[in-house]
Amino acid sequence: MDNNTSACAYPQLESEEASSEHKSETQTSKKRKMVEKTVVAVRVGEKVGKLKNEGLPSDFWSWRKYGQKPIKGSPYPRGYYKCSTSKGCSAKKQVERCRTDASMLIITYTSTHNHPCPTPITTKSTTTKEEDQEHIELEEEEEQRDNNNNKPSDEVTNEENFHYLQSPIRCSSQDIIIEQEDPFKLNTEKSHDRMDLLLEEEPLCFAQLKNLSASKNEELDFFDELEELPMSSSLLHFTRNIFSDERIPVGPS
DNA sequence: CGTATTTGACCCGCGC
DNA sequence: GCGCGGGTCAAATACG
Repeated sequence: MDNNTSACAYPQLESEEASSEHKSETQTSKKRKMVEKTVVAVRVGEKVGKLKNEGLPSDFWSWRKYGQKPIKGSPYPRGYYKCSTSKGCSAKKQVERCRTDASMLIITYTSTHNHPCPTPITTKSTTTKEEDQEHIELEEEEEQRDNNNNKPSDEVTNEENFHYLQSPIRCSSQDIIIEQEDPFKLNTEKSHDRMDLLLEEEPLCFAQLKNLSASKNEELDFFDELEELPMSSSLLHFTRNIFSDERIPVGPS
């Protein structure tokens, strides 16, 4: 249970107006809504506070912190990060700790990267077969996702390709209620192998999470509210990064 | 010396 | 209209 690390992600598309494109104001103003948000809950067991970024799973993007604010109702501050991988990239993320569970990080991704992921895939010969396979699969999925993104929503029926990481996370503008414990507790309590699988096989992980959460009406409800949720490629990258990161042994203490 | 982080101030949206 | 809370900026500071 120590290095149990779980991540759930779901895209959250906030768009009140259909066309907010023409809004090209200077930075901050009025764009508080209508931004693509991807909220991710990451459990970081013992790693909390041991790694930089408070145990935040380091994705392949590099982030530069530009602010931190105490959040009402939460004993933990929220950090604001910008993507520093590319100069013109507008991708941002907010990192805060779950107020009810300090080992849980709530990461909110805003905007998308406008540049390719700087994944340090250098020598394929050194990657294992599985990893290689994963890359291929993920790339394929990304392409599909990309296609879906480009398509005007109707074709989203092949949801199988969308490995939603659903979890009963409630996230309202002011209040974030994390109930993620349950599914994962179930997971770990029922069988340890499962978590092992989770940490070793991404596709399985996604699928299982999907299965797990599919049994709950809550998040179905939740996603229903959100309607169709096009998964951004950045989210895919993220989830992939999360899991690949988490698979790195924390070190046998 | 260059870069990243910290931190207080400022701005803006939203609810009352 | 006012106050509150969240998000960003930018100067100061720390670090490599």
